[in-house]
Amino acid sequence: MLDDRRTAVLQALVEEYIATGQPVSSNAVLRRSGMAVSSATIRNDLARLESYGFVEQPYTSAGRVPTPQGYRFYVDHASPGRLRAATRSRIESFFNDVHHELSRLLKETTGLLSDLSHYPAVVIGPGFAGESVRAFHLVPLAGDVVLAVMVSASGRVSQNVVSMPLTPTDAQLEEAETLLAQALDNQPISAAIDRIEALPADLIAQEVLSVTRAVGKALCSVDASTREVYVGGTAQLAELWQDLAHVHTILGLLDRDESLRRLLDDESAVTTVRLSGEMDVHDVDLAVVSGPYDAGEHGRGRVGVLGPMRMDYRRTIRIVEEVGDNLGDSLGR
Amino acid sequence: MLDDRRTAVLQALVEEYIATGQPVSSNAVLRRSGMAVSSATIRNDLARLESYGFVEQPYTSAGRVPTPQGYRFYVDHASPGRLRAATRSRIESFFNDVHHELSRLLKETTGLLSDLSHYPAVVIGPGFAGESVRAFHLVPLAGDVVLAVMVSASGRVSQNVVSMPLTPTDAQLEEAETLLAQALDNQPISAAIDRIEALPADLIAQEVLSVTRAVGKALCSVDASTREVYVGGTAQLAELWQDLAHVHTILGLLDRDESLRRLLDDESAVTTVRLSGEMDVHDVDLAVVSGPYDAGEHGRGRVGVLGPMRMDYRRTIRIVEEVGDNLGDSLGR
DNA sequence: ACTTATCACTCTCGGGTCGCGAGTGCTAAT
DNA sequence: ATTAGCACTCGCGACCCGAGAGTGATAAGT
Repeated sequence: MLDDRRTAVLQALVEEYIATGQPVSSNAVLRRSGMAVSSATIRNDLARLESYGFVEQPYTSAGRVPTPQGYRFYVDHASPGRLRAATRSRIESFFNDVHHELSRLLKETTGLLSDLSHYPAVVIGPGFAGESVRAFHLVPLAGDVVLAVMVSASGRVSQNVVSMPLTPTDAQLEEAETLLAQALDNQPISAAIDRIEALPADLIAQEVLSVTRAVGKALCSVDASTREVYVGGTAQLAELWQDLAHVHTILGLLDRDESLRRLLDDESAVTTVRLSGEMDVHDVDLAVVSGPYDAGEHGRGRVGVLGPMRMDYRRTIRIVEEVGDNLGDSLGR
Repeated sequence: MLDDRRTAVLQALVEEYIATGQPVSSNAVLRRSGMAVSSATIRNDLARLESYGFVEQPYTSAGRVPTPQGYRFYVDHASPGRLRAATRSRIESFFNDVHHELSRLLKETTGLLSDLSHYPAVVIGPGFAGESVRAFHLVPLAGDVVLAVMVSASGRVSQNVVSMPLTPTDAQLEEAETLLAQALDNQPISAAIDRIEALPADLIAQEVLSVTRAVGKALCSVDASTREVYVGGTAQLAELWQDLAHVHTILGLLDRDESLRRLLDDESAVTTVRLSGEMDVHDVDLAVVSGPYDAGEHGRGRVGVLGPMRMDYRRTIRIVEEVGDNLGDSLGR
């Protein structure tokens, strides 16, 4: 599609624009790329890139600005950046030092990530499915509503509100608790669900059985519901998007968990870059760099940062990867 | 300090400014207050109010704008607003419908509050001290770090990371867990702490005792650490403060839990209004309306909203009170 | 066919000017 | 103490204009 020089021109243009935020002139491309051609040649190339839809002029006779397609081409061809040693060691010492319960660790990870990247950061908690259960309790809340609390071997806590088909007595609830605790004991939840289904129906009182089964069913969704979303570093927003309308839109996205999930939650097992249109987000100039983390048997989650398309992708991608890897390791042992 | 008419003039001026955001002219005051005097009289009063520091002119020969002192006088003298029936029933049905675990309920309460008030909302979780403990577990994390998990009678979960003075064996940890579970069983935490101190030192192995005591000490701070802070409705920011620098500052405050606590956490048992300077916040035009909620034995917390000083106080105060009361009731049974 | 030097042309940006009008403070009368 | 009348002030928006950066086109060179 593009020969080497035009690729280099596009690359230089994107990087110059990322650095300055100003429309990029042919001379600026020349300066940055250090190519041994004249500015007129660059101008010809730029006209070509424009006809392909990679760049555009904000107005006649101005410099060029990358289009979303231009950014897409750039990120697909950019080589990964390098981390400064200081950054790397900051990440490592963070995960060596911090000992907190999961929710606080994830919240603080957003702080680290946004500190390093200078972009707002999002972390999605790992699922619960693979964890083995260390303790289980049923707590009555209202009449037919109980809370199921599980503590995993790694100390994570899952709380689930379950609606009962009937209003159980305290005794029935205790019996169900005992049954469930046995079924769950030192088992991954996924395995325990089968065990609950297989309980001998003839040896157990009808009411107790239905309570137990109701809780068992609810546990199927425990994975999704424990995938909490954490956001940090939103103060960066005002500097990144100089426009109030944009800040407003982005804050609207950050406000609701489900839209955050939509931004981050592709299934990809590698670090990805997604641009506004690709996420069904319109009217705002948005890029999301996100990567998975793998906490082994404790599940997987995702970390990411949001920024304008004019974003330092090479550096950001490395930071997201490094933080994700370290977070996974820190959780995974 | 002020006679009746001047008080009325100030009140009309503040309300007009809250409604329009424009400097208020003497005629505008007249129109809003419906007083039977001429605009010249109002002008004289305004000059007097200005000499007292309640209002100021953005520039010579412009209308008047309230100063922080002016707002202070206004909120101290404003009669509380009325809630529309729709608003009240929205609050009530919210707390009747929602059944979630605590953290999600609090998070969703910020959504409700900011929806109704049109301001960003903050909720501080209730403490844990008064709760009685239903279940207790110690989970080893790293060598000398363990996680203490408590489930309260009302189904709340507290997780605390505790550093040990030594690296306990599994057996020692189990023994400590048993001791602590006994001490805590169906007791409020505050009472249990004394019991732990009073354990018979001669009947228990030295290591187990020191582990137990370390956990006991950590439980003292359980109350503070479970007072999570939740924020919602930040999208409103962009509309309320039309200035990017202000939005940036406010986001900086919302980003960090401790600054949020500082904004909300006065000890007052009634709804209060605090203005920027009174909270050691400078360079930004900020007002915080916050009120307590009382969940009975399950502790107390605080709900509030942030806005510019140009804020609909009468309406907002009522909403904060109503949401706080309903939240307290919903948790308190 | 591609590259380069040159140059006329275009369009934004920032600064300066200016008139309008809202709103005040002052004064004198009631 | 209140009011009518009036001269004065000052921000705001509209308008204009020149400078300068950067382009596209053209024509010559490789």
